Amino acid sequence: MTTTIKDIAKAAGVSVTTVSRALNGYSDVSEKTRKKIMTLAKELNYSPNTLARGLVMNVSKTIGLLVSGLNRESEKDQIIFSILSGINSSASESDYDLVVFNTNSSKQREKTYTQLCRERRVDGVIIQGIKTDDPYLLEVVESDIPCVLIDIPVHSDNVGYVTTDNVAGAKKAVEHLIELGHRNIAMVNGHSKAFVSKKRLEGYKMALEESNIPVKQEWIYDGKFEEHSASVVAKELLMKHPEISAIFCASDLMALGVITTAKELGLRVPEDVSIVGYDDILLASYATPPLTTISQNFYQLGFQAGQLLISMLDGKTDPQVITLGTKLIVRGSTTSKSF
Amino acid sequence: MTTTIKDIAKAAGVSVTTVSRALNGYSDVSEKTRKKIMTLAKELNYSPNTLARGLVMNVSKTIGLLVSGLNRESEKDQIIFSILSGINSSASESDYDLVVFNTNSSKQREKTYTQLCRERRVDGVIIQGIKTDDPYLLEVVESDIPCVLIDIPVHSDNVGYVTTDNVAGAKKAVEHLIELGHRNIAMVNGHSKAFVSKKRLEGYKMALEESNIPVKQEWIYDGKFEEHSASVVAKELLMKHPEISAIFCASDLMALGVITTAKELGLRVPEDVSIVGYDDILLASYATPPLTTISQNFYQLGFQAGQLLISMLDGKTDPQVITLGTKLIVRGSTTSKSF
DNA sequence: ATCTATATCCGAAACGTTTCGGAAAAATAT
DNA sequence: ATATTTTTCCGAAACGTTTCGGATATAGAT
Repeated sequence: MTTTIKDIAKAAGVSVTTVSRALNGYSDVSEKTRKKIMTLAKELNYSPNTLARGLVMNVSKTIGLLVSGLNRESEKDQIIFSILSGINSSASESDYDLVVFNTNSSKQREKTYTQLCRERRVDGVIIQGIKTDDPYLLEVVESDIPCVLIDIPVHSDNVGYVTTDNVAGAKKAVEHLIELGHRNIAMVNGHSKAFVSKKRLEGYKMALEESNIPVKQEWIYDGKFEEHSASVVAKELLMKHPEISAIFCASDLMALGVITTAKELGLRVPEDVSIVGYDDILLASYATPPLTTISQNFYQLGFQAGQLLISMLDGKTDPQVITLGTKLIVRGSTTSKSF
Repeated sequence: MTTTIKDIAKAAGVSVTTVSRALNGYSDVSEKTRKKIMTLAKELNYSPNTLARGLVMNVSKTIGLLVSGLNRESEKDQIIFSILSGINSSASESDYDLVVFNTNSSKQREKTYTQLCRERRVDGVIIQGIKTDDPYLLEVVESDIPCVLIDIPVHSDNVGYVTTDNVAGAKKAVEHLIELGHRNIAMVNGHSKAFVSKKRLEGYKMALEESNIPVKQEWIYDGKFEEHSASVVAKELLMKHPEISAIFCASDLMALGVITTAKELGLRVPEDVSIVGYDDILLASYATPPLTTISQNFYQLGFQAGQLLISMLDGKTDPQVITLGTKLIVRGSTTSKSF
């Protein structure tokens, strides 16, 4: 049997009100009875029922996690894991627990994200990895549930977001290639529904234009953020346009796929074609050649998201937008253009 | 305003009882009123309050996750992530949601695992990555909360576990080395508080003994499952005992550390010293040389744990012990002994 | 001694469900 | 027509908390 507040009340010879107030540190209970109640609670191995508490207080001290990609496919980049770790860290600093909803299953498709959140009465929700055209995204963002989005730019009364400066990051990557003497620089992007893809494309174009290099639409492909897809489009890219001497990829995973293809085509990386990735996943430094890439701190991304949401919930902050920086990591997959 | 069952009752002109029973598919409500209630529920955008439901039904449809290592340090092996994915998959097939408790923070130390579980009224809990001598482990296992442990061998009335055959796995690894002609085979183990370490040591010894190779205690070190620690002990090991021609490591991460050390000492891998790891983490195939290792399916480990717990909760199964197999993956870090 | 202020305590309602036992209404049998 | 069964509905209690408003007791002031 689990012991309740009533059991303590009976044992202590007081009312449940008094037990409740004693346990919660109110001042209108004498030191003597407080002591008695406290020790009794220990003895009886009492633990409060958060369901009951949540019911009456209308707060659950939980934050919901709407993450896509907590599945087999994304084992290769540890991105989601890092983000989760960050969120977890910030949650554990406060008293919040995390409940993860799964958005991938077909089962859940019947329920909108809003419903999931409301049923569990989460205090707020962090959303990651959901396409910008997801029909349910709009709904939850327009609801009154406090939201923090990761890499999705929506800012309103009760939703903020955290992201990295993707334009500047991509620009840095391409500028690096330009400085190495490259002018025929292609891009393997993610997909058009991703905010980060748009921004990275923007940075790519900006870097080229500032160096007076014309942007060629036919040198820009989408690789769906997948290693294999990138591999496929890279083949077409490299075969159709042998003048290309460098490729900027919107993710490391895709860069790995591109490298594979380049090798298959008999091209040496970086001597024949330089490749720069994006993310700086763990594999980047272990690849052959080690990948030059734009590093972003995913742990920090998650941590900041958690911090922001929690301070919103505590009423300390209004929804904000937080932008983190990136860093160019030069490794072995880029070199100066040979003539 | 969130709509409740009462609002629907009022709007439909029936009692809350009827609404509840209609929504839950009981047969004692006429088709006409059921229809009316259903459409009304849709219109009013009703979603049930699981807190209230949990309170009265005494089930929360959540399973707790007690995982250590959801933090920055373990980004390098994607092990925990894979396990989480597996658990998530199995949970999403049923109607369970996951709530993750954090065991690393100092804050939580005040609360025992049992308390965490009881407060949230989780229906069951999956425990992973906790040392066998953790004081709170015993408590939760002895409580009446249904448990499934990962790689911790406790089997009782309401706790089962899933693991891999570590003895056989380790044996396979060492036998592989023996077949390559090695006889001076050292081991870098994890730590003595880990069940898997004990078992892998057992397999190591068994393989040696079956080939009539004496076990030397001074060739067995603990590397704490950390890359750096393994690196350190390997240095001592290799310098003190230059006759060692092969090292079996209880984890890939440690194997990577050992390789680093070997290289630093001017030893070639695998020509001078063969190294086999354990786990087959993602990095294993990208390392130089690619790591020969024992592969275990962590996703499956998590998935089976979830399945087991859920079928326990549904009363379909008694607590069981599930043992998964392993596979030897031969790559480039092992070769036949040179004479 | 009475009056006022303060320190402690408590009863009861509320949160949103589910469920038991029974009542009312409708359908069927006699 | 009445009696019986079946269908459909409902009132009230229960789950374990928190909290409002007020009650009682104790202390201090006059």
